[in-house]
Amino acid sequence: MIPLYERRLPHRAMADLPDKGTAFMEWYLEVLERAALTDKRYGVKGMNVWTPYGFRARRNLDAVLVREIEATGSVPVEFPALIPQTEFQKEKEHIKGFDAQVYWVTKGGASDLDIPLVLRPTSETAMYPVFALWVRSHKDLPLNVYQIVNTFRYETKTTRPFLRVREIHFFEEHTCQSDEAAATARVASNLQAFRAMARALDLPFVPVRRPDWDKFPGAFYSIALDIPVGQSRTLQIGSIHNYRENFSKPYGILFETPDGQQRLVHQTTFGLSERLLGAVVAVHGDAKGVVFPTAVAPYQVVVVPIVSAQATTDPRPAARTLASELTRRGLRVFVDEGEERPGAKYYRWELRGAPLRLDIGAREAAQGSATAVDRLGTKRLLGPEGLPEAVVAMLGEFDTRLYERALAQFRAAFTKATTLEELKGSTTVRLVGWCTQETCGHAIETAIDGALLGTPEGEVPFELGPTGPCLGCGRTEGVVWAIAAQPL
RNA sequence: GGGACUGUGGGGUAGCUUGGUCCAUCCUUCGGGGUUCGGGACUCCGAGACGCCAGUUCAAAUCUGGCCAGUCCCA
Repeated sequence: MIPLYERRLPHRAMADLPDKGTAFMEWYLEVLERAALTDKRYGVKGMNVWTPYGFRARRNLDAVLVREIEATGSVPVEFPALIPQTEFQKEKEHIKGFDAQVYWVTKGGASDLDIPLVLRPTSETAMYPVFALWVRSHKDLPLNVYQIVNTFRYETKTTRPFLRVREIHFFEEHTCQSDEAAATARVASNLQAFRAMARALDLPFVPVRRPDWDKFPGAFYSIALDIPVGQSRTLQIGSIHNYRENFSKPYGILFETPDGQQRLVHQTTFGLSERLLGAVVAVHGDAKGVVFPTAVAPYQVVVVPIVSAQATTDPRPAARTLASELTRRGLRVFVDEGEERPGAKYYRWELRGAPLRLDIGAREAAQGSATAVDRLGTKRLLGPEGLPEAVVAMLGEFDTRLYERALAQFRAAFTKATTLEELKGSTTVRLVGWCTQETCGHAIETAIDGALLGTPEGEVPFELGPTGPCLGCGRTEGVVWAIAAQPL
């Protein structure tokens, strides 16, 4: 049986999508709607419904995050969604940064609460009072925990499905380390974990150390994970922060050292959200619709039996057999036995981003083979010998080519600029020389009408070469590469 | 926070200026029947809407007011 929600055709399925290159946001919104990844009709700004198809993609994404973070020794926890005002206000910078965008719970039934509760915008202030109880000894360290929960931020800007929402599907790791060296190492470890996550999604990215004026409220420093989208824009798809003792001091997270001293822990956090899913759509999608990497695809393989009244062989039993064989090998497979003609199914599964389609007509059914077509257009007759292995191999090739395509786009999105003039009306993300002074940073931001994202951190996917003079003041000493763009 | 605009079946729309020809147009979608099925099938039957509340009027999708929701621009 085919579940109802898998048969339902997207609306206006036959008109062309808006052009991704010139009308990126229109394209993006239209693709999400047609592929039925989200339902925006809920009626509360910034809060959308996860559809069965979108939810499956999200669950698969979460599985990647869980796999990679647990490989680094992090363990899952879950803290409450409500935070007492008294705890929320303990760290000054943090409260300043979030005060304007939190939801308050001020009533219980008909009576006012003595202490109002904050609906978590992030969980530092929920976790850290408890960390103070959990951490007593150096033997309790490091404490590496993560949770995947919904958080709430009263966004004032225009909300967009997956990219800017008020109810955020949030992955957050919080750690306590014994000293700054260990905290620095944890940041590096998070960055490594994210490299693995991004690679699983076939997404190239650049880690960027944010300038001081743009770091996370309460952080000592922040490393953002950025990708280019559209023409001159960027999207922050995650961040890693080192808090040093900024939170452990107000929350009293102390441990006893081997020689009997009480010391504050050094803390780090690592945050990701469904923006990653938005990034997958934004980066890989094309004129036909979504293209899912195999790691997150709700269905990695869609089998289309092509029935015909004339043919003597009914291909459906063969299609089902093949599907269950592939499922047994751990693949996510869907057999589309809907009433539509094959062409309609092809269009829809291309729109919805299935990496691989297997057509089984009378011909294939008779010989035990399958005609395979991947989402990037490679077509091949597989089997009958070693058919399941060939399917797995073709999915692997697909991911490789998807990554290569994304990497080529990524590199083309960055160009160097040597004067402030060049930044005006820029159609790409720009690499610029920067002396690290704030005034020059702001001059660059004004010129590009956007933000100075900061300096690339560690390994980056393009050649940087020697820096030129600072675009702000022209000095040549102490100049670093920085990225200037218009964040989405 | 300030300003502008928009609300018609599940989705997209026509009608609104100049109230009546509208038990509301077309496409898509949805339910049922039949013929089909290797790149968006055809046909027959059926279903489904004027954001909400007041007001003006013989008469309101259309005019007025309030509310709600959404979009865009500016801070």
